[in-house]
Amino acid sequence: MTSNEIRASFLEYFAGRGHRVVPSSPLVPGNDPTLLFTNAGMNQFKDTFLGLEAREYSRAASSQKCMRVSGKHNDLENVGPSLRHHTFFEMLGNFSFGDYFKKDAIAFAWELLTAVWKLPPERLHATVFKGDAAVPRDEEAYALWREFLPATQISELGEDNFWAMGDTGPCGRCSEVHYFRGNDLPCAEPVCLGVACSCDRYVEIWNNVFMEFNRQPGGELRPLPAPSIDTGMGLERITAVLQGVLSNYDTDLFTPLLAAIGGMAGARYAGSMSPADVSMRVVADHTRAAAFLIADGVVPSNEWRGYVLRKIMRRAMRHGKRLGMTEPFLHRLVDVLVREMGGAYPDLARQRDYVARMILAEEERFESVLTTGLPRLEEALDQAAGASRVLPGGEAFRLYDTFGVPLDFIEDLAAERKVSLDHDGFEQAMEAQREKARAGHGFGTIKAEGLEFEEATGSLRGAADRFDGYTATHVEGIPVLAAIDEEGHRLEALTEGQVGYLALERTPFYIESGGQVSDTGRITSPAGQAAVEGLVRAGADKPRLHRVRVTRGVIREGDRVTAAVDEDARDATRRNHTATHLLHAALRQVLGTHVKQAGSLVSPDRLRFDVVHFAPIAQAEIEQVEQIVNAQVCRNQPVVTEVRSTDEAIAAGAMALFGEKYGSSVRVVSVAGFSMELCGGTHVHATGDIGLFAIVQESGVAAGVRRIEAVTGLNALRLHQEQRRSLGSLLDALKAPADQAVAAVERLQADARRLTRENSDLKLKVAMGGGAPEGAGDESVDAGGVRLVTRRVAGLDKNGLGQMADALKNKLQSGVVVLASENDGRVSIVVSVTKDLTPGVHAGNIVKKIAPLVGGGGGGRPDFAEAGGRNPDGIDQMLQEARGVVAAMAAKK
RNA sequence: GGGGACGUAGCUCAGCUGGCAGAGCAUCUCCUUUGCAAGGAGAGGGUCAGGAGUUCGAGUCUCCUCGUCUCCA
Repeated sequence: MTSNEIRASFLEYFAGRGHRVVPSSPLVPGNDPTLLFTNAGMNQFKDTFLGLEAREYSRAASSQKCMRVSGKHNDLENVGPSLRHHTFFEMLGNFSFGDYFKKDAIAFAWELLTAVWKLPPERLHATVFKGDAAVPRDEEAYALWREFLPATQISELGEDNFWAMGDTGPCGRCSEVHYFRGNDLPCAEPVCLGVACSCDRYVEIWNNVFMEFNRQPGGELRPLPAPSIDTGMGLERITAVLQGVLSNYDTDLFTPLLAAIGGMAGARYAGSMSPADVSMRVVADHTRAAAFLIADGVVPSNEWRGYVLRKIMRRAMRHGKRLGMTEPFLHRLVDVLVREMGGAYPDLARQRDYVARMILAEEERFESVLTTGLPRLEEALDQAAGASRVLPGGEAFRLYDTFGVPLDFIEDLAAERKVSLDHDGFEQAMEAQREKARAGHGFGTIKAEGLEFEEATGSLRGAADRFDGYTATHVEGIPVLAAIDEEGHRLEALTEGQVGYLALERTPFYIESGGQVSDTGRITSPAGQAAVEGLVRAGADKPRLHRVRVTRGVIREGDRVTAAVDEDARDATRRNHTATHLLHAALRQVLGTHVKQAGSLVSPDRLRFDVVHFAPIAQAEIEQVEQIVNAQVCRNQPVVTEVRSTDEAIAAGAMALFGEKYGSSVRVVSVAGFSMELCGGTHVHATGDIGLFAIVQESGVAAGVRRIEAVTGLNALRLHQEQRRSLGSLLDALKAPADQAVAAVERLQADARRLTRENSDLKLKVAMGGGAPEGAGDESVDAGGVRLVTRRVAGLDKNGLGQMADALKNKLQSGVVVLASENDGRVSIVVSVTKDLTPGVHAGNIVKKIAPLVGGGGGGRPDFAEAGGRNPDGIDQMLQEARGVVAAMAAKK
């Protein structure tokens, strides 16, 4: 069986037993900012298990894309040496949400493994939880397994068989299925530990979790409303078992990639622990991870998810180099991957070119980082080679930390030069860096949304969050469910001047989501009025909270109030939101379908749209986009909003966003024949309402991400008027028609340059004594055998004095020039000495001696020095003094 | 979110303990020359990322902001 057939047969088996086959969710988790990447099949069902989210089915099965590169499960370092670890893998799973429990789950597992996949029963082993202080032994699971397996093939395990998502949340006992590969395989233990052993004789292929508790912050285990099932089976592992190979890398999931890598490197993958085979495994694994991450919208960057992606790619590139690859090669593997997996993941196939381009860009970037870091490494190694033959750890860390030179790269080069690396020092520096990062992180936890309102809103749990704002902006007679003060304490009423929060039974106020900012407005009660400044979410199953400032009277819990959204602001926001959709569609027309939304902000004032694109967007393209959007505005097409099932909407081609989590039904906003997006925001009725769309700015956010800012409606008109006004006053000042403005400015600039130059030339000439250069030599005096010229000049700045000093020096051939000039009550002094007299006669020292006479200080080089002062009255005395100073120096020489 | 490095002519970069902003390539003019990165002479081109501060004086030192690169989370 091929891996594609295995995946398909798994889903087919469970579909045939009433399970909804759910597509894999993206690797970027939807509403979970604490989770770097999706790391288990159940991630997308988390809220369902907790009873926070209802689904229209109670059984599901999926093949889920997963990444394990951080946190509790971090397999990054294992990839390569290991034959069965991956950063990216697929998790097959079946799920029951309060539907079937242990009995069916175990029966399904048994049937699929033995009847469908025909695995020999005598090679299957099961494990059950053996019990601890809090939870007893899993008798039920044991009994169920006994129906299929002899007691010798059932083991009891401890904490390995109690599964928990985290310190709190859903958890329960679990039961694993292991496959016995044979005792001929080596085992390091004196007596093999069987299923608990780390050797290859037994391999865990499936874990069935019987979720029945919700662990509370104190550790207390509360029963879940309905016991559920969550199972996970690594596709790579089961494929290895079914294809009768020991290593996951010998399955058809990897062999085409490994063959392609071998082909490029002129090697042949042999499945051994040789450096070449290790490197090939790394490249194969990381290629899969990188391609799927990019296809799911991650962009290589220097922070957070993008950084992990970059790290993975660079590791792959390093191993490629070890295999002898000298040119970018990773991007060429995308085709191979798509050929094998594009069928199961059409999203990946669709984005093949985009993914390859992104990888190539990163390969080139890495190359340039290396070429800048390499000379510094060479330098450090040269020093080390001359001395101790040890590269200090701190120095190595600096190269790694600041210049991005990979550690193994440093090691390789050091080894070539017979220089060893101080690993301890490196680790120490790395630990210090980690410490600093952690300290800067505060308490290291992201505050859960609405947590601070837990106490005050506990009783609101279950009260629905009802939003009327799609159809109304003004609603009367709404009961106030709760009043809360700023610190999160429940109150009976909020009084004049107070800032706090109100929960309403229903509301027209939009809460920030999908980039659109929260509404503002007013809430009026019989006895008072409050300004609504923003909205906060109190929890998934509670009504939103209005952050208010009471402007008059008092607002009590139980009051029936009128909630009125600021309509002007809302209308401006609508225009910007619909315009954002039109912009998105227009960008895809102009730049190509690889452009993806990477972020969006919709406020009343403007809209901001970040998009994944490789190059700056040219002026001509911007104009084309503006034209397309405004053409849609002119068409005045109705903007249609309808609620459809998510699957149906996506099948119809609606634009869905990465990282967004959608429920089973969604709002679809469309402009016929042009744009269709899943969107919960508020929109205009017809595109004509937008009035006018104008792009204000295009800029870069990160490598490969561009930002567009734009305005609509009256804001766009205002922008146009401001520009017309400033252009008008410019043209007035220039006294030139619009088409000659640039030429006029260029002429003015040229004139100014020429005049400035002429002016300084003239000043210099005047200071030199008009057109009589021969006079200059005459004024020199003797100072201890050195010729000295001192002169007080007018109106020359530092530069002029310097030029003049040069000129005089040239005439003197050998001597000293001291010049002083007064400008706006300040004195500038320049002293210049011909080379033949230095350093005996030192310009810097002369200036230090004489500058105090004009109330200043100075210094400089032996041949040239300058100084300044604030007392012009002392200039003449200072110049006289210069003679004595120079003479003294000349005498010493 | 925290740390480090960098930002100087159109491009690639130099610029020491603060003291007259430079080189190579590119551009323009003239000369020479029919040959693969032609040669010679000359010229133009700078808000030294931006803003404060210290100083007689800041590309250089200090602080802040922005941008790029990089490491850690």
